[in-house]
Amino acid sequence: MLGPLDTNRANAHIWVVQSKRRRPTQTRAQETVEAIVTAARKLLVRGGRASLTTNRVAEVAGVSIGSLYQYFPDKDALVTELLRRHVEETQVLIAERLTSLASVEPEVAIAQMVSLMIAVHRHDPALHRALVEQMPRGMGRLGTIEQEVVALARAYLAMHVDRLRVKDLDLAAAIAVQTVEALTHGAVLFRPEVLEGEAFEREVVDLVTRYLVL
Amino acid sequence: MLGPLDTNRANAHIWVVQSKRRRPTQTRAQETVEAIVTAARKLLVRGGRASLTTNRVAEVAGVSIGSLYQYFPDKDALVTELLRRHVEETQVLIAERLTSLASVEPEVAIAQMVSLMIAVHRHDPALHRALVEQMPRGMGRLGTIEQEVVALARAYLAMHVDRLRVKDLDLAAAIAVQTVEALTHGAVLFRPEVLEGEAFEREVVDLVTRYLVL
Amino acid sequence: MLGPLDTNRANAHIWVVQSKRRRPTQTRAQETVEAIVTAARKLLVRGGRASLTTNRVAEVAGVSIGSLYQYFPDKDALVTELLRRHVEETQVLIAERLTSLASVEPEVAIAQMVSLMIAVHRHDPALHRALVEQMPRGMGRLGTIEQEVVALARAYLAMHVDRLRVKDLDLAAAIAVQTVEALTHGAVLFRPEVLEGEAFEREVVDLVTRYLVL
Amino acid sequence: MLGPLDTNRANAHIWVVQSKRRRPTQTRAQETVEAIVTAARKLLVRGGRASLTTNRVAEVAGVSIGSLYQYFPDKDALVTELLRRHVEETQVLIAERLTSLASVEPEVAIAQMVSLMIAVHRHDPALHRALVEQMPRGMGRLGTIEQEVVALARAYLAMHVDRLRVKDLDLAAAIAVQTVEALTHGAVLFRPEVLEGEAFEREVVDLVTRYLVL
DNA sequence: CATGAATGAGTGTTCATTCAT
DNA sequence: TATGAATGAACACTCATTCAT
Repeated sequence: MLGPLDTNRANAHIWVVQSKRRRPTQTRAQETVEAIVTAARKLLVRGGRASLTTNRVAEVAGVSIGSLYQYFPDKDALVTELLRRHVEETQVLIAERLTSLASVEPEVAIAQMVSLMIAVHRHDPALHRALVEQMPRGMGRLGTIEQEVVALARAYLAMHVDRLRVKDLDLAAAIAVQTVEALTHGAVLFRPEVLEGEAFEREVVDLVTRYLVL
Repeated sequence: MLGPLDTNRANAHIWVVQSKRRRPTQTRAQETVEAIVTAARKLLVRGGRASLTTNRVAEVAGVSIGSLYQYFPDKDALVTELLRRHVEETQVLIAERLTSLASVEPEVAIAQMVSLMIAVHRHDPALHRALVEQMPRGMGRLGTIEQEVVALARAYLAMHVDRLRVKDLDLAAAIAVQTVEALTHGAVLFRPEVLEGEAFEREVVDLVTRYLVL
Repeated sequence: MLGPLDTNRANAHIWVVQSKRRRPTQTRAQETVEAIVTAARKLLVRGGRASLTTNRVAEVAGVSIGSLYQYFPDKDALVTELLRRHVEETQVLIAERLTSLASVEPEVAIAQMVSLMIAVHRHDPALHRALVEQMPRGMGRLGTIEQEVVALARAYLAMHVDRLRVKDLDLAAAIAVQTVEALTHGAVLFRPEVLEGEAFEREVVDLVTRYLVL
Repeated sequence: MLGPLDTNRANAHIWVVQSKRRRPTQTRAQETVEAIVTAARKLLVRGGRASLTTNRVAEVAGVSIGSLYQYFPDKDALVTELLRRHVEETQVLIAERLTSLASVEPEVAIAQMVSLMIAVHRHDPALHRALVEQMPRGMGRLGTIEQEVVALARAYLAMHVDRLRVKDLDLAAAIAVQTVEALTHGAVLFRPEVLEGEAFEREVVDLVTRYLVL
């Protein structure tokens, strides 16, 4: 669960690493794809949805428009790939941090979840912001990550009911996760300086702990 | 504070009331503007950003495209007016509910604020959603409302420090308001059914109260 | 039957004639539409389907591409209009020639039909050719004219069975009309000089008469 | 006359027969060309002109686009080859049927010509239709077949003038052939069911016989 | 020779905006 | 002032063709 998806790209990367010469053309193509994705990311972050035009992406990538359409059937596929990668990277981040949380005490678990959420939002926040604010359809897909985290949280809560004051675990898990998500999201986007100190994180942990724990 | 801004429209309204006959042209112009704004709102809500084209707005408003540009220098001005009105209406809503909260106990004040936030999000949620999801630049302006509410909350907290467990009032106010906002926003947009029962509201009140109050 | 269709354009033309000043804007628009249609016709005739691009049509018409799309929802609509006008003009031609053929003897009727068919094909043969050869979908619509003529022929034959040697009137009518059509079509397109003399026409009349009449 | 043209392909065939091993490269090349032509034919028949793109042809042929351009300098050459083969096959068909018609009576000769024409049109009608309707420039080349048949017919007529009522043999031959061609063509394309019975064929024979023969 | 990645002129179409009437 | 015809830069996308590997 939450592990990185086994996608073509991931495999392709392995190929490249494994044998640089066995698929020389693939390498060339791979470079082109990377250039396109990178250019798209840059344009989306810098100029928002409006400046993300296929011709512009190709131009910035130093590639012909034809090449872009060789690898992405349409503009939407390009945005989807941007999204897919961001989600994948985020999931990797989560997976790395989520080892054996089950046996830990609620106070510690909550602290770790908050810390994780902050880490998640600190990963490429510019792209995250652009994706959330500029590509409304992207929110849906990003939402799946949140849903997964809610599921994890719910499972954890179920294992520690005796330490909790909340009764409706579904509702509590949803509220807790969304609260942490929203506060972190807002802090990263609009008040990044607040993340420097430890006050913010402590307050959020405090907020959630008081809500959940007896 | 939080009162409706002194806008053209507001003034225009006064004109209409003051002298129905003395400014017939103004009245006609006013009707035209109303028709345009109404058409724009309808199109944005129904078809999203994509269907909000100036020509279409003029057509639905039963007005020529030239007339639209008579009153709005460009498309952005039209969207801005939509936004301005939504913010204004929200502010009116808040102002109506916020009479004499100062002397009330924290538990009650918090309950009222949560209730207010829900009411705010329930006001024209379709337009709210369209504005938030489709017009990304609008989020900034909608954010001003939240800032005002944070200021109000901070002022209230300052008057009841002896009942509170939080020390950093700025941070606490920001966290409390944003939490309520995010939870309500999410509930209205994605899980409107959860607002029917009283469980959700109770939980949110509980969450905030435990965080703020001794 | 076979009369010109009552289309908007036809009416618009009347408007223009009736009152040049009552619809000045309409006149301007009408001129634009005419320029577009004329340019499209010219391009199709001269360069075939390949040179009939919307941008080129607009350019040749001395009009912006936007204007073209103001009056034709897409390229297909423009081609359809070309076709519609050609069919309409052809139908007018037929209607003018087809007065009281019923009471005439078969030999004379056949001669007149052949003569008519030649006249029909001589009307704008360049456009006819371009439409038939370059716009395959157009053949279907042009085919309706032939079907109408077959129906007329069949009705005529039914009124003169006693003078005929053919038994299956449906088949005979179809064969007679298609034969005349094909011979005329071929002559006009590939051997226009053969139409100068009267030999060709006489032979065709002879061919059909011998087939149909006792 | 009417024999298959001496084309590369025809010669290539001979090579293959002559020395299977001496020109292995040529054989490979031949297979590639066949694959390309076959793919092109399939695509043209199934999807019309629109789906006949060089890249698609190469893909369906299981060959790289570069290989396609190795054997065909441009797309037009490929279409021309399709056309050439179709014409060649048709000519073979005609040549096979046309042995010793000279000494036969007009009534029989006409019947055989009509039968031949139907057979010709029944040969790969899907490709024939696609070529005629979708590749307008092909009509000219297909026309050469008709011209050859006209020449044959004219030669036959010259040998039987005493049995004929027509005087201008050039005109009569052209008219007869074109009539049969058009009627058969129309029947095959638009009313294939009419070819099932014998009525159609009998009528056409009747039509032409009455026109030509005393 | 074969491959297939790369090219880019060109296509149909949209829409914010202008301006003559 | 109101109208709506006209504008044209810009967009997403296609496909015949080239050329380094």
